[in-house]
Amino acid sequence: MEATPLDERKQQILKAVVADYTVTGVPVGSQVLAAKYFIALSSATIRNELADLVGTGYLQQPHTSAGRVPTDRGYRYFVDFLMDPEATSPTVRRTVKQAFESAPRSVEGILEKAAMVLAQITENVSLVTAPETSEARIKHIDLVSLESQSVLIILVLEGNLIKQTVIRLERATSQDDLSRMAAMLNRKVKGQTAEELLARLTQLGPDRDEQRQILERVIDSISTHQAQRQSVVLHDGVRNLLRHPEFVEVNRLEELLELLEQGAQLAGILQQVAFDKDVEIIIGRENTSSGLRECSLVLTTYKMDERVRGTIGVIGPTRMHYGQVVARVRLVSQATSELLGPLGN
Amino acid sequence: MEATPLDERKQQILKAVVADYTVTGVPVGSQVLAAKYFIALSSATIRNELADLVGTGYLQQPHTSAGRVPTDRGYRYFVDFLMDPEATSPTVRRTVKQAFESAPRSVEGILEKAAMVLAQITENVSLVTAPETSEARIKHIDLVSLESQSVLIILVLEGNLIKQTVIRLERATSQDDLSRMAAMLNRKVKGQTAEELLARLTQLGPDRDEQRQILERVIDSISTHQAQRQSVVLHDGVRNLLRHPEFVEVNRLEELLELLEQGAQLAGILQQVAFDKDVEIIIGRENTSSGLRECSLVLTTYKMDERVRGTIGVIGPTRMHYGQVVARVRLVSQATSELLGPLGN
DNA sequence: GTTAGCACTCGCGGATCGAGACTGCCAATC
DNA sequence: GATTGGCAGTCTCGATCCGCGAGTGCTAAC
Repeated sequence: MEATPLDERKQQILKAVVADYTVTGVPVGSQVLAAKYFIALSSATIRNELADLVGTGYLQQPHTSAGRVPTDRGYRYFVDFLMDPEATSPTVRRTVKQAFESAPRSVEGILEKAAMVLAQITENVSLVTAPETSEARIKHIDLVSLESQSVLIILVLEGNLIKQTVIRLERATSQDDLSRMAAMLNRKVKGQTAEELLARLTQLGPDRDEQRQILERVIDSISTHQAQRQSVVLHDGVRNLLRHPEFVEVNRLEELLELLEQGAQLAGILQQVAFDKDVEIIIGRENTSSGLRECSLVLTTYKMDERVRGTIGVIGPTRMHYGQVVARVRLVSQATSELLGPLGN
Repeated sequence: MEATPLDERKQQILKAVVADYTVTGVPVGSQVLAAKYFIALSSATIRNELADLVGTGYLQQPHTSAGRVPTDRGYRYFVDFLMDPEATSPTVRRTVKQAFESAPRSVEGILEKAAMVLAQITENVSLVTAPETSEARIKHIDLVSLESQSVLIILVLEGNLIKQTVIRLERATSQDDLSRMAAMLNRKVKGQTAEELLARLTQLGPDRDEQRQILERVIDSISTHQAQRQSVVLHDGVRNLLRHPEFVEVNRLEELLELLEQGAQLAGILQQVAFDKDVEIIIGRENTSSGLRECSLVLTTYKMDERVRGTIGVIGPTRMHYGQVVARVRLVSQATSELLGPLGN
């Protein structure tokens, strides 16, 4: 089980096992490998190599007289060193393009479409987090008087992301006063991020009590909404999972659905995706969640202008076509970023 | 198969079959019925009655030597005439109350919680449509200048329902001008419904071109958003379905998931729920969708103040505990309406 | 190091079979 | 005429068994 460097031929055999298994879903035997991938070698030779790969933990056999199946470690080696970069077909590109054409020009709308089309082209469950907004600039602020002392704060952020909070003031304030206050706030607040605002909060004298109260709430709203929103994960394509034979037993599916429907744990995982890396792959037991023992995640980030960002990717059985999925996740991520870009200002 | 009035004893037997079957999930035999529900009768007598009920189409047998199972017609008769009104337990009431306590004070937030708790207490999939807004009064309107000639219209309706649209004006307009226009619009528009607005649109002279253009878009936004929104159906609790034995074969589940994920067809069904009826039940093949042949829907409406309304309910296997589900759907609907009420003004 | 040959293992699918659960029918009974 | 006990018949379900085929590991020869 130690870190054994694999010689060239072992690599090729591992690669062939992964390739064949991801397509057929059936454990791969030495004869099949010899016939389909290594005509120059005999099945006996391959058997020896396979035995070695089992010994070093890259492959396993479901039972004594069955073919070989990649272990998590085998998949890991595959995606790190052996996976061929795969081009996305024109058909897929067209599908993505068409999907986005019908998307509304709002962040939510675009992200929903992204989740939809990603699920469709990868035949897995797609995951999309809402964009992080702690560094988003404020575009507009509005105050609406509700009954009694309640005020509705409407906040427009970059990307036309709208946030709303209801607050209670200490004394009743007319809509006219609120409008005046909103106009004033707009002048001060426009183009700032929540952090900048927080820093400048002290500069308002104590004479501006109400403004200050409202501003505090606005900042609150951005950051708590932040925490809340991040735990909201869009997903789509659960029906795709049913087609995979690994989910015929329903309890696996149930665990996964539970994760999806509650979302918090998943959000935690997605949040940890590094922004600098290209595409991150988490395989099987590398996941901390027990519900994901048999699943892999392929994740990357999207951005809208240089600041606001989120995570996008798919979740599926460990036996997935990694090369293709990686390419398609990347494609959708790029398309999403491009579409979100123009909304940024 | 004709409309046969059932005598008292047949009714009781049908009722017992439904009751037992919904609990056990196993076809009910004459001996079980005699032992558990009709100690005064022999199993032979019950066999005769059962044979009659099969003949008239209220029951069926999966195979020759099995017990009996209600048909759709049997369930229909049960829910129409035999079902006992069921009180919801204090535990359930508490669950509902607690769930709503943590809900944010927005329409979306409350509806999401409603979907969540309804799925939880009925152990089925819950369905909630967004409220109909064509008759909602406008509370506030705001215009935000985006790049070039684009303007973001923000509309606050009753219940703090926020709608947004981006429009393009014919010439660039400064934020100051937009703010002035918004202030003017607010005075004119406040408290009106989209329809009233449409009627008054002509009263604006042709000199107010931009205002008119914007107002048209506002009305558009309300009504198209309407059509769009109605096709959006919140749902929750898919994981619950996996526990029901009727979904061990995955293709049924797949059909259902497809319906849920696309939503349009489902929205059509939900929209037809009558506002005057209490709770509407649609059983098995009474559904037009083939994907729902084996499912029942228990639906009712919720309202927020007297105008804005939507549909709420559950979908589950035909073999469900109708009495309990009806009571719980009603409970959540009432709780939702109560919570939405105060947001109405 | 590679390969052919071979004995061995093991899972899978199909066939078989008996137990058990119900039924429908008939004749006796109330 | 409704009800009931008895009984033969039907059908499903689960367990068991068996043979096929796929695939392996080992050994000896190249």
